[in-house]
Amino acid sequence: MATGRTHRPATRSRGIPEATVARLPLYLRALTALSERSVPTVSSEELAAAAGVNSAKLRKDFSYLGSYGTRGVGYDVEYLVYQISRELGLTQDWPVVIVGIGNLGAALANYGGFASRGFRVAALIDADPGMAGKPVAGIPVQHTDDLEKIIQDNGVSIGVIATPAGAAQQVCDRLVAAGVTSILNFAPTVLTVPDGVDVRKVDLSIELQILAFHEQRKAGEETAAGDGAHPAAARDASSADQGPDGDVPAVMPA
Amino acid sequence: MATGRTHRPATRSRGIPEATVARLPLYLRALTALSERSVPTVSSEELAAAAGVNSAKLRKDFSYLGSYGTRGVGYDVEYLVYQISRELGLTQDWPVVIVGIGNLGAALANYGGFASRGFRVAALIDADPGMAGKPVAGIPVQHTDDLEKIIQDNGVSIGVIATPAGAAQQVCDRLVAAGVTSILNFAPTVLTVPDGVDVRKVDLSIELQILAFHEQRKAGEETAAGDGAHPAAARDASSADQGPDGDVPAVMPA
DNA sequence: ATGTCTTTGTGAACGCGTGCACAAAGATGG
DNA sequence: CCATCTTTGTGCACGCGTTCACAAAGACAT
Repeated sequence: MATGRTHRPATRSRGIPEATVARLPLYLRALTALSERSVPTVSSEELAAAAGVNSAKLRKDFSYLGSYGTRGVGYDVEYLVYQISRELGLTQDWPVVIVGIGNLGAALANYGGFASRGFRVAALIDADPGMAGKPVAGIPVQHTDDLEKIIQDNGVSIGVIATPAGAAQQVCDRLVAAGVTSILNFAPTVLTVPDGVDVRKVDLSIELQILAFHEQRKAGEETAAGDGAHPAAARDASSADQGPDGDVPAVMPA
Repeated sequence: MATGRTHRPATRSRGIPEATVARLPLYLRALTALSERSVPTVSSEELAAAAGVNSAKLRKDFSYLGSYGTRGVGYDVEYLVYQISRELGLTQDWPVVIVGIGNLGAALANYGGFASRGFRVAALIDADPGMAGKPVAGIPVQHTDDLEKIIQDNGVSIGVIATPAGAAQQVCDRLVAAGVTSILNFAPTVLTVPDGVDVRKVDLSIELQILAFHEQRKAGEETAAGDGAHPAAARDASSADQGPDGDVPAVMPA
């Protein structure tokens, strides 16, 4: 593997930090917006502001991908879009199945964010026989009985679970047995999966509870006045200015 | 320019680590399930298994709340449910507004997880005049014009944004100006908010992209070892995969 | 070519989160 | 009451992620 003086440092060896991977989609989105505005290059400072992160962090993140910047100039937008897309595996098409076509599942099926980047809704699956054949977002819903066949026929490796909590683990087991190795779980349950299967969870209730914690803490800190009502935040919120989005100062949310 | 960041130790008073706060809802859910089964006590080992975390981590998490366990026995389920609920601020009722009643907003309005734990959907708000008055999940949709009045009349401090990306920042600004200090953002945009306002984001597209990254990595590792261990991974669509190191024939900055 | 200026890439320090391992504490049985 | 057993609570070490600060690298002007 001795390539002599390679242009590329060995940082590429193995393993981009997980925290970096989680931010790459954020950078990609900001870069795509710049690309659509035909911006040729961008500095780490500008891009970091657009993505809402620290510029040093952004540079370090990119350093794991390779040296794709030009000192004194910045990053080539188009080139970086391609590199990040490739790193994330978005240059190929990922067929996805959504299981559980209730309110949430239907909303996900209609969500435009899927098709926009490499993801394609291959099938919608629901346990209700009455749903079978009924089109949602232009795709006919299929019955759970055919889950394994659908997975295999379409080569699906990513599954989205939007079922009630009680059915989630069972659906998960069937998905995994059929060959799915990545699961995005919207059901409020802890899924147990074998090694080699990735699970990410999106839990609305948990997010709200975390917000409530901070909200309570904020309310508790202002105990100077024994208010009986809710403090309607009469703080110095001078942020109502909504100019045309030029260069906004980056405020880093905690 | 001196940085305006005065090193304020306000949040460091008696802070529970953020990572712990994020897990408390998980524990609470597991404990609630035990409570419904009338289980009187639970050990850290059992509860950790139910929540899908390490038992040492769970004990350390609880140690930030206080010594609520009994050595040799475990934790009293009911008592712990109450303590965590109180810590998270769930013993009070949090009115929540949902802005943007499209597919996702409607799904959120119908989501049972809100009402189940201290959260109450106080209002649904949409910019479409045609939606006004139309009931969704039993709640009539109100127009954006009345946003400020709705917030203040109901003492809302938590807002959920489910609008298209283009409208999110504007809605966010109005929410914050009206007194909202916690925002759950479903729009694929980076929100800029003043200090003191918490923002949590839920981004389906980002989650999928993170899964795709790991999926690609898993697929790439298979080529090294000729295993074929994956049952239904006969799919080999990515025949044109350049090596992870390949210089691609793309635009290269001069 | 040379100097200056801008911006990247990264070494190093620091803080946070995690998990081990064990002493302390209390229950339980004799 | 004492011994033993179970389980908590936590000190400690380690690794990851973040941030600072700066040298290196290249663009650009002269």
